[in-house]
Amino acid sequence: MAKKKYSIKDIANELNISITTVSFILNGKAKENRISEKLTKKVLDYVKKVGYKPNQLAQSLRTGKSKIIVFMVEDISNPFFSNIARNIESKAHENDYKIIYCSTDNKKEKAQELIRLFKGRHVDGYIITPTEGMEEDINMLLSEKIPVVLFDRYFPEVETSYVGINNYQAAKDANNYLIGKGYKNIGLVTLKSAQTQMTDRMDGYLDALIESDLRPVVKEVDYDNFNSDGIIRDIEKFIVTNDQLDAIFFTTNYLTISGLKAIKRLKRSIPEDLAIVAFDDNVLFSLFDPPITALVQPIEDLSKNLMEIILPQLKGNMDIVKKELPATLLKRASTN
Amino acid sequence: MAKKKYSIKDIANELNISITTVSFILNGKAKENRISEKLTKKVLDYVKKVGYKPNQLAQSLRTGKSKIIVFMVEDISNPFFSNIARNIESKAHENDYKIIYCSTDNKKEKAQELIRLFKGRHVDGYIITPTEGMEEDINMLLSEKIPVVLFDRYFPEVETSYVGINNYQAAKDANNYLIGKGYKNIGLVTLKSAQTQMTDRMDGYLDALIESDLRPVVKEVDYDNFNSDGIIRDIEKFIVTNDQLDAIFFTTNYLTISGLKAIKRLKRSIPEDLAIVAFDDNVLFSLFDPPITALVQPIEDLSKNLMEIILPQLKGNMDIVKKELPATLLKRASTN
DNA sequence: CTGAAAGCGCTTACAG
DNA sequence: CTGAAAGCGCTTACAG
Repeated sequence: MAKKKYSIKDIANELNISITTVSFILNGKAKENRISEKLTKKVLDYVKKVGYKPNQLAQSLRTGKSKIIVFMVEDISNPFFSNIARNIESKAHENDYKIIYCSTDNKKEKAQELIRLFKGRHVDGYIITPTEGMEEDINMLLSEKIPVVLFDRYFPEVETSYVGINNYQAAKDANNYLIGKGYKNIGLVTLKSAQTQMTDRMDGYLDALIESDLRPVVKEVDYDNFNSDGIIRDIEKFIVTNDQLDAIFFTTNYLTISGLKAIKRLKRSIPEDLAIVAFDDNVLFSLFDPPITALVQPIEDLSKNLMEIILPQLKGNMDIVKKELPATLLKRASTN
Repeated sequence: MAKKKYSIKDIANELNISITTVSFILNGKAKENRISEKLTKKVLDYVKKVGYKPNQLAQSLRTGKSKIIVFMVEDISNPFFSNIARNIESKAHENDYKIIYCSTDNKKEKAQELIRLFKGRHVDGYIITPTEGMEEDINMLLSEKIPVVLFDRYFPEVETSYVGINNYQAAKDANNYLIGKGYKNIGLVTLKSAQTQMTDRMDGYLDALIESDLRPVVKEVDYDNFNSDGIIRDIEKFIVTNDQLDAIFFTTNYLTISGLKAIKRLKRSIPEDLAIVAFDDNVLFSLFDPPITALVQPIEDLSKNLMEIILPQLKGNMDIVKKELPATLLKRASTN
């Protein structure tokens, strides 16, 4: 027994009233249109009984609003992003918005296609971790007065709302901590990327070392062979060719994991041969032998700010707000 | 300079032709409606020049199709699910479908709300890891001839397409492996759940032990205090009260992680005091000291089957297909 | 080759 | 208190 699909017209017909009346009642405008309580109740009861749900597509087409916010991240399988997703989702629900998330894989083309997809569906707002080269797309959204908040990274030349951490300071603090511990030859393993979160982390590292008269030793890994074995071999080679290294600062979680594999293959021990600091924590880092020192981003606080910035924009207040939050260094045994 | 929003009507007006003609050309139906190549080119060029994109909302409302498949998982931050997501996404793109994913947190109410959300938006198909108690919702979709493929778990009473692994066999194999290694007191740490993937894993464990005349020792953990410390303490208590245990089989990845924390707190060593087998691998398990033996699900193959089953359904062939694939035991040092 | 028109399912200004 | 009607932006059967 397939359920019949009801439309507002069917409801109106069955009840011998007009579509308008049904619509007003459904949208809670019965009072202001002075529709009798009796009729209101009758309609509501009937709607419930037949299980009628308004067609959102038609509603959106008519009103231009969808009550949907897109959360476009680099990679939803990265725990950092999926944890943020979870947090903003609950906050969105409280405000009657839904969150749809999607991954760009840091590919410009994919991000652009997704924006096209969602624009055609009249999504109300965007929280985006942009890929390189998306400046125009962001500008396009902004010029159409669509709320956009950039997350994790930003474009210095584009005037947008933004939430992220102070990557420069976090990286500098972590390296100063290593320096304070007496490490003298600190290497950097980072991604070859012009994105702000990466360049800021690199700059923080560089300044910390330079201010202490230490010599930076940098390995930039290609984003391309990310899941391949190549990256591990790259890091192995880096370690072997720079035998003086006594510590390594990894600028992303995945690089840390690859680095740990490389170190294991080389049979170096942590922290005796090599101290380790990771950017972003991992549930398992605390269980490692030794536990891994990591820079932790304030997930709760980032999520909170994201929603506090996008909600007013959704209501039409297009003020631009930028927030940079501090990260915390979780000191564990991989650094002494 | 905000871009003007073009509609098909604007295009028709500017070019002094009818909406129909524009629509035919845009939908690649110029030929069959014998529209001149010259006009076709003119329209296409103009459309490109002004950057016109059809409103998908209106298209979907009119055609009843959205070219969107929803992938509703228990928790997208679980690497198993996010890896599947990534795989089916690329396969969907090849077939001109988009994937939208969302998490139910294994809460029936959330899953139902999401289905309502997507139904109102005329999503074309659903891949769902159902929560308990969703039988009716699944039946409702099926009765409306909407393609649904269940994933990872299923409802024995509901006749639906399904893709998953043979959880019973996988669990049995893993425990027989432990038994073969000489372990005599194998404990089970699992989730208190009536879902098939969980009961099957438990049954596989039980049968393996019973067939070898060993005594099962089971700990069922509440799903509720999942992220809390409680679960770790539960497992600690389980280990302490069952001091004879020489091995533990964990039925999910998260339970394994909590278990590892518990074991670390108790200062037991793996595998000397306690051998460990995990359900689902983790990038870091191979780096552990010792590396953790894990049951691995065939991500690629699962994804492939998922798409191969849903695509024909999307084209109207509603045949029901069920697929159970084998898992692989990655033998590592946590079990000798 | 091409156009006028109906209709998808809603919302809302306007009229009574 | 309530209804007829326009319109959101499309697609497509029908007519010429």
